[in-house]
Amino acid sequence: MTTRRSPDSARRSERSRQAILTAARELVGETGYRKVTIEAIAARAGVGKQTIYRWWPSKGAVILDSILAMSEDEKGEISLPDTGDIEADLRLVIRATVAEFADPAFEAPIRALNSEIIDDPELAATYRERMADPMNEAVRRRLRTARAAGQLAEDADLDLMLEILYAPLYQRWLLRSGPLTPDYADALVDTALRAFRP
Amino acid sequence: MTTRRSPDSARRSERSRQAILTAARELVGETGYRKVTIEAIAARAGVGKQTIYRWWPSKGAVILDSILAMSEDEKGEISLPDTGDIEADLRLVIRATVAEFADPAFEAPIRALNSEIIDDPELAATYRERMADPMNEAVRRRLRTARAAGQLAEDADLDLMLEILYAPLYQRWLLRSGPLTPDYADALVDTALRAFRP
Amino acid sequence: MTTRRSPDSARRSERSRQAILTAARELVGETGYRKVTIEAIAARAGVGKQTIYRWWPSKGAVILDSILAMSEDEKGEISLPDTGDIEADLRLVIRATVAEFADPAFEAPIRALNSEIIDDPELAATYRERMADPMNEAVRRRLRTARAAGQLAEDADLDLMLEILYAPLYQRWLLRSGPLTPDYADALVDTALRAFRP
Amino acid sequence: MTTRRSPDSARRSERSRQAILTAARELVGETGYRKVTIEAIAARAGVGKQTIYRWWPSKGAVILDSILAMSEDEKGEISLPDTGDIEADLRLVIRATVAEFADPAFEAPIRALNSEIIDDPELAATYRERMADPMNEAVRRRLRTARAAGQLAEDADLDLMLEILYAPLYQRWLLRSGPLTPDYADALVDTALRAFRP
DNA sequence: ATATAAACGAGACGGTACGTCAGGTCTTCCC
DNA sequence: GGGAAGACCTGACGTACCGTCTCGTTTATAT
Repeated sequence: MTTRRSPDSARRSERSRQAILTAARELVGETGYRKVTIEAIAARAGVGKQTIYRWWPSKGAVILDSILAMSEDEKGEISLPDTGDIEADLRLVIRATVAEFADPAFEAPIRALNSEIIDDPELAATYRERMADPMNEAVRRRLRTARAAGQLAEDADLDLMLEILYAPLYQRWLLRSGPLTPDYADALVDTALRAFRP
Repeated sequence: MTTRRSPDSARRSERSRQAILTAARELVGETGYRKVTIEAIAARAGVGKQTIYRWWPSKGAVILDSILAMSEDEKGEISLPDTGDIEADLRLVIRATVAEFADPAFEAPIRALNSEIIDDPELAATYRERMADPMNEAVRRRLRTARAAGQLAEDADLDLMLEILYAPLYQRWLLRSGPLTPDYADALVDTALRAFRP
Repeated sequence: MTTRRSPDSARRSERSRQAILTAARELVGETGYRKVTIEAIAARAGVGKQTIYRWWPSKGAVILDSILAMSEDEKGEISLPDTGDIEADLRLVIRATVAEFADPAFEAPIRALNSEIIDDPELAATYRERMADPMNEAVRRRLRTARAAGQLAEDADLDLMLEILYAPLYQRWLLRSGPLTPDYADALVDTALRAFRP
Repeated sequence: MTTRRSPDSARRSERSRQAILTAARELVGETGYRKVTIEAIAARAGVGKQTIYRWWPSKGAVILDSILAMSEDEKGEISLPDTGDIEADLRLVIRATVAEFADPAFEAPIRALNSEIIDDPELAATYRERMADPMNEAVRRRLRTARAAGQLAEDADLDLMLEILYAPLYQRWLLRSGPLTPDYADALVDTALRAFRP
């Protein structure tokens, strides 16, 4: 395989594709999601509108792709540290998540994405498959190890535990209902562990 | 005080105000939030567009108001049952919340609201003040009683407990990442109580 | 009779009437006819819109009145000089008319008036009665004297002669199709006299 | 040269252009100039408003164009009859002009045009170039021939004579200050010839 | 190496909705 | 009880984008 990206068509211009995704990402960052228009993306990318409509079904899809393109560069297989100490490991990863959400550079695009996802179930599914699930799976693997090691209750529902760990974080960020601090991350980890300890 | 609602102006037509809020609510239910337009609201309400722009700064504000108007009719002071059994009481309220979220009649407007709130911090604040906070305060009161009765740990962080109870619910609903069932409600209550038990 | 002006109603506020006419005249001068609005007139005059609509049927009528109010202050009975030399007398009056049209202070309101008159026959009639006819009658009287004195042909059609004298002037001004100079005034007089000499 | 009309752009849709001009002409005839709106023109023409705004700067310009389009279809080179008898030839053309002005079909659009021209000097210039001047030039040519043939004074100012012939006509029509009859046409010709005879 | 067919940039098109503005009517409150 | 103030409904304004649809013009195989 020569290119990482499956070519939707042999003819497709990689040049244009990249220009569009870059333009989309930049515009979301600059003007906020709501104000981004297909016309602006096309203009910034130096591309005809038709070229966007040819390959993406909606504005949301373009923006989702532009964010995925960014985050997929880094990944490969995500995996958590496993020091044997589940508390320490979780604190690390939840603190990192908190920091990421607090980063203004992530703010605009991710907020854009969520805005789009809310009333587009199809987009929501794509998002889950390509962004949330891989991350969740990595954490789930670590939790499984911990459970096997007797650090969590034998019957612990790991999916629920995942939700307990991440949902409050997500809600605070989305609704701006409270600050996202390392202390808060730690409190979440403590609470989750208390709920699911053996 | 003769009217519940503070008149933004003595001149303001209550008739028009009601017609606008009703039209907004109906249209959100019928066509989905994204497709609702100011023009359609004005037309349905038999009102000039200017009358909307005169009193509301944005489409989101109209819709928020229309939903608040609906939910504020019912309230007065919200309060939870207090049977002395915190687990039973919480199950009741969380199950009710799950049911409410699952009700298609609530689906459209609340989803609309959240969509708008995501990138309008001001709207988000209004929403918190007038919808979320009163509800949260009611639950917080019940939790306080339970803590005083020794059913929860003395140092239990009740705000965090609130988040643990509601955020996973909210996330599942918003991202459609899982089913909302009575069992799920019970699982959340169990987990929260386990985490914060004495 | 205490006031010069017939009171449309005993109740009518002369104060408001004057303020409205003044505001109208000023606004026409400042912003040009097309951009004058009833709202602006009301605001400038410190008057409710209704007070204008109560007493005038249209914007054109207000403006016609405002111009008439100005020009009727000065008049009484208009009459031309009669030196016995019809050529000299006509040159004087036509030159004066040319000068008046060339005066930028008259430009805006009169242009406004004509603009309104073109497609409002009723307004046109009022204008003729109260502005054009008195002026025409004055000139016609002088021409009659000249004809009686044998300075014009016995069968001269004085109404036609009036048109020959004034229409070219009016047309040049309205369509801006040529300069309005004293020489032009003289040329018109010469031509008219040549056409109607005995 | 295959088409008479210079294409403002190769892209421009001649279909839309024609539809707009036709709709404009019809609407002016039906509802009067003042009440014609861009929206109505667009709707009648089956065209987006933007397509009008893209190619014309103002409502007046569209309507001027729509009238010009009509009158330019017929012309080519205008020329007057030359029977050798200047009086007969002028009577013919002035009578024709009178008849044209009296024709209700011309009434609405031409009145509309003049209404717009009064306070839009730019439009007035365009009007002169494309409608008035060609007509005037044709008459001026005929007058020149007559002067060369000794039927008019050697020093006759032909531009002035043109004004004497047409301005009274125009004024009567515009201000509705008198009837437009063949007799009136003849009287104008007689007067003009008397003023400029050798 | 050349033909051919797609994808491309450009941008006009018919539309929808925007947010603003003025018109003319109706209502409220003050003097 | 007239008049200022101004909210109301109406409807046009001119603009921004939508998504579709040609236009030539690359560009990249497939002869």
